[in-house]
Amino acid sequence: MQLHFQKLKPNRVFQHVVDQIQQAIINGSLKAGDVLPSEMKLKDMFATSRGTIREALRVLEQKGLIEIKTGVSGGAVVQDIGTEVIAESLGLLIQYQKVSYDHLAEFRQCVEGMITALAANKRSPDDISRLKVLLLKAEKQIAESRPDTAAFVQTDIQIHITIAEIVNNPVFTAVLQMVHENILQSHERFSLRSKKVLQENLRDLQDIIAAIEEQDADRARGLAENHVRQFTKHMQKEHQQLQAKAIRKAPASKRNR
Amino acid sequence: MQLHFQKLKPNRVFQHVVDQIQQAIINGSLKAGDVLPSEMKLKDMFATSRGTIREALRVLEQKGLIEIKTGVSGGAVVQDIGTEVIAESLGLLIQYQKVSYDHLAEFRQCVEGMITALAANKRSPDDISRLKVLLLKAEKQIAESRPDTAAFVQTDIQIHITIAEIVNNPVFTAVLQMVHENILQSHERFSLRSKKVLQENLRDLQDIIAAIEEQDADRARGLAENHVRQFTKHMQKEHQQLQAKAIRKAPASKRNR
DNA sequence: AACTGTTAAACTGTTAGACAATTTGAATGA
DNA sequence: TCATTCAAATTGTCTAACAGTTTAACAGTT
Repeated sequence: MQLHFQKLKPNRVFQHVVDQIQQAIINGSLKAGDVLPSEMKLKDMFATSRGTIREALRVLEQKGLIEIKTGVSGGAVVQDIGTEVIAESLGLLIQYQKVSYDHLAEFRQCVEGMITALAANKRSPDDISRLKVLLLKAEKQIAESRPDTAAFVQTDIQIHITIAEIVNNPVFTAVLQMVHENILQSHERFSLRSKKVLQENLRDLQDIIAAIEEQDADRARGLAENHVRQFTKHMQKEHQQLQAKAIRKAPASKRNR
Repeated sequence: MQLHFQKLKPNRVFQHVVDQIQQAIINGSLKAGDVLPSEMKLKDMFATSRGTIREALRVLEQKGLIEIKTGVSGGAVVQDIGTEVIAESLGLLIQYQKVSYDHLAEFRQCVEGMITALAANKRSPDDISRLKVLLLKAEKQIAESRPDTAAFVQTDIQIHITIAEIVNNPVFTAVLQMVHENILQSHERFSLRSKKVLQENLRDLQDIIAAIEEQDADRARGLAENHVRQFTKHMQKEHQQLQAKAIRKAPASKRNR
């Protein structure tokens, strides 16, 4: 039997405070939007010092459970928990260079494929019409003589998220959101794509949505994976071009700072 | 135009401290195992107060970047960053009941299928022999008249992780680890499975590894998905049985607390 | 009536200094 | 050599103060 207990760091009073407030949030005594008592009152309620309370609040803030506002009628506001903390942790892993951009791109390709295939199985007529509205929007954005690339990319992402929502499983949406946050964060500066690329992109999306409508899961998966693969390839090309340009401009520059 | 600025929470000195130390960890100035100066020295180095330093250390601790030890020659030790924080955040999401066990099980099924298919494409002969060693171990554990269920489950998980490692992409291993941590955490109490179930389980694993060896990605995916589906089903059954027993024992008990 | 400046109050953010608790390593003694 | 004791370094906690921020109420102006 390999039972492992919680390694106990005893005595840490602030941890008790964290646990109790967290428990209150989890079991619903504290809902999103509620504000905790002021540090002074908490200090009295927990019979401890203000410093200890503040350390506890720092932890809860870092966990994404509360947000702290200053000024009168300020204080710790309970947050609706989201994926931001997870995304940040993943971002840390990436920056720590345990994860490369290629790793993330490969993962994204698989996840998008998976989600699209599942969506094809689960989609309702309602979902399809929602997707088609977005598709129309994208077509309009691209039709202009000087298309608004940023807006199109935004719609593109929206379509992906909507597909994920069809699956109706928050784990998938959270993972996808987290991947998008981390991929786009490192690459939104390179989004100056040619009109031809945008059109290819749009055609991909049209095909994917058609496959979902026909509930052809395998084709949907293949199309989605290919779509992401193309996107990744373009990103890498632009990335290399930018790097090449930078090197030409400053051939002997130091890389650090 | 939809420009959104960085919402500025100014002045927070401890945030500066967090950022600088975190940066030092990310860029390699501080490596895992290094110990930071004592709070007193940090206080002087950053020209601030001890309380502020402590709030910064709490945040870094919560991020999983440092661990704090008491006593002489104690202090903040830089940690090798891992998936624990991500797993904890996901666990919070689950407890917050935005994610049910079924959601997690569905996600696991897809991820394991995906990983197994990828592994079938990438596997080297070396990987296969490593898997076969584990398979032998599992066979031995199950062959005994009174098999050690817990040890077998452990080997089972080890096989899944090894398959994930074949893919050679830390994002996949992190996600899988996180899923395992959260699924098993809520279900390790129910792992009293019959010998017949264990044997089915083993056969599944044998088939999966065979499919990987033959680089038959599609078959590998299907087998893996089915394997997880069976596991989930057994878990749910035991879960229900336990619940039924509990209800028979205390038919009119209140559910809350 | 609507807008603008001023001010007091209630907070969070930061600082300084003290003492308690814990751990390590060295000195001490058998 | 081994066990015991003790001192020092370091984190954990507490108290008391002041600085900075934000809200709301009030007064003054147009």
